Amino acid sequence: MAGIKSLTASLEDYLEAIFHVAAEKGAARAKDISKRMKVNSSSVTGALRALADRGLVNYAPYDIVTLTSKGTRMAEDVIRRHEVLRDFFVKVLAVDEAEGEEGACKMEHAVPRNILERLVQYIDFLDACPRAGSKWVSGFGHYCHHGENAEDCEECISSCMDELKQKRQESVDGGTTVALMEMKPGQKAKIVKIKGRGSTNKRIVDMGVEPGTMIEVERVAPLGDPVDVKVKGYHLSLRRDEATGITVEVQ
Amino acid sequence: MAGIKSLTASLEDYLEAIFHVAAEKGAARAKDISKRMKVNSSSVTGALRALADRGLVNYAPYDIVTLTSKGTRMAEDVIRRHEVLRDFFVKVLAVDEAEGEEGACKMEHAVPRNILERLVQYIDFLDACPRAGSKWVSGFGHYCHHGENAEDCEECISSCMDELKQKRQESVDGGTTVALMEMKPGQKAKIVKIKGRGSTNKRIVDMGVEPGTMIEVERVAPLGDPVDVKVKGYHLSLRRDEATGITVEVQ
DNA sequence: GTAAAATGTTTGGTTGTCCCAACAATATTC
DNA sequence: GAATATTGTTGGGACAACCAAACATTTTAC
Repeated sequence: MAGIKSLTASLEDYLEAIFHVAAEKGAARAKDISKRMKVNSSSVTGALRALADRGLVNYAPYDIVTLTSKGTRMAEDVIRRHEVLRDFFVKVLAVDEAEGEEGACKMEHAVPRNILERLVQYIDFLDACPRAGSKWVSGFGHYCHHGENAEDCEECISSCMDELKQKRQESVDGGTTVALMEMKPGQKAKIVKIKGRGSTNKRIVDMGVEPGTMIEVERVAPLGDPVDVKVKGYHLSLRRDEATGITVEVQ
Repeated sequence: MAGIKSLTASLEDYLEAIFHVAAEKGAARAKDISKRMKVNSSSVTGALRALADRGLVNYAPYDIVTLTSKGTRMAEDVIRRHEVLRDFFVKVLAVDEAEGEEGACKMEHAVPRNILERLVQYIDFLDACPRAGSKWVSGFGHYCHHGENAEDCEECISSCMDELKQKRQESVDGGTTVALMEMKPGQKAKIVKIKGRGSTNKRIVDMGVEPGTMIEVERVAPLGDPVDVKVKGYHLSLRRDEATGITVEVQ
C-alpha cells in the first residue's frame, strides 16, 4: 500500500543518477553511474543489488541497468525535490546556479513532503501575487549585497499599482485568456479551466492540478506535440489534445 | 585551523541534545540523552566517546557530561541552523509550529552555510522591505489554503503606500532612532550605529553585525542586564553597556 | 578468433550507527 | 551498611556505505 517506501539517501542518489544517465545515453552501465557519483564500481554493484531487491531497477550481472516503472516514479520524485529546492534557491534566494544545485543535492533527501509543497506554493505565490513579481524578487538580490533596498520601494510600489491596473484592464478586455496550446515557451499562466476532467486528463487531475494552479510552458515540439510544461514543480509532457483542452490566463 | 570540522549528522544530534539537556537541568546524564533522543543507552556511551575524542565534551565513565567550549560553539551552530530553518518554515512558509520543528530537525544537518545565510537575509528582508511585511506574508497563508489572493492586493498595496509615507515622515521627525537599550521585547529594528567597534564589541562585529542589520529584542532581564537579542539568526546576550552603545531605528 | 582493454563482480576490510543482553558501578531505601 | 533499584558500560551482532585489490566477463582491436 505504502507505494513510496523510504529509501536511504544513498539509494535515492543512485536512483537519480541512473535516471539521468538513462535519459542522456539511453541505458545506464555501472561505469556511468560510478563516474557520475564518484564512487568505486564495487559500491555500484552493491547499490544495484539493493535497488533490484526493492524492485526499482532491472538488473542482472554484467547487463545494462534500467529503471522499473516503480523505480522511475521514485526517481522522478527525488528529482522533483531536487528541482523545487534548486528553483527556490536560485529564483527566490538569489543563490547562484552552481551553489543552488549543490545545496539541492544535499537537502533533497531531508526535505519533508509538506515543506516541499509549501515551497512550490511559495514560488507560485510569487508569480501570482502582483506585490511580488520580478522587481521585488530582484530587490532581494540587491538587499543581499547591499543590505538596503527600502529607498527603491516607493517607486517600486507605484509601478506595481500601474501594472495591477493594466492587468485588471486586460482582464476586463478578455485579452488574456487563451488555450494552453497558444502559449510560447517561457510564458507563465494561471489555469482557468480543464476540459474533460476525471476521464482523459486523469493523470493531470491526480496531481492536484486544477483551476488556479500556475503553469509554465517549457518547450513545444516542432509540430506542437508534445508540449512540455512545469506545474507544481513537476515536469509534464502533454499531448496536443490535452494542451488544447486547458484554458489559461496569461500573466 | 579548521575549527568547525564536519561532524556526522548523528553526532550533531547528540551535541544538540546535550546542549539542551544541560541548559534545562544544569548537567547531562547519559540517561537524559538516551531518553531525549530515543536511543539505547549503549549508543550514547559510544557517541560520548566519539565526541570526547574530538574534544567536544568532557566525559569520564559514570560521570556527568558537559560540553567543552569548542563543543558549545558547535552545538550553538547546529541549534542556529535548526532555528533559522524553523523560523523560515513557520514565519515565511506558514507551516505550523510542530511541522516546522520536525522539518528543521531533519534538514539542519544538510543545509549548506551559504543557503542558511540567505535564509536569514530573506527573513530580514521581509522585515526591512515595506512591500513585504505582515500583510503580505499572511497573504501567502491565504494563498496556501485558497490558491488565490490577487483580489486583495490592490487594497493591500495602497495601504502599504500609506505605511511607507508614514514611516518616511517619522524618519524625518527623527522619532524612530533610539538606543537598543530602549527597546521592548518583541520589537524589531535596524541597526544604525555601533559604538566602540573593533574593541569592546569584537564579539558582535565578528559575527558580521553592522549598520543595516536587523535586530530583534527577545528578553530584557529585570535590571536591564543582560538583554537577549536575535541577530542574523543567532541568539545573543548583551551586557547593559553593549546594548546602550548600539543605536537602532525601530521599524 | 584470440589477445588486450574495458568493464563488472567478489572478497575482505573499515567506519558509523544502532540494538540486545550481560555485567559493573553508583544511588537509594530501609 | 546491606539489599535493591537505577544508571552506565562492555561485548557481540546487524546493517549500510564505502574502498582496494584480486578475479571474472565482455568488448574491441588486430
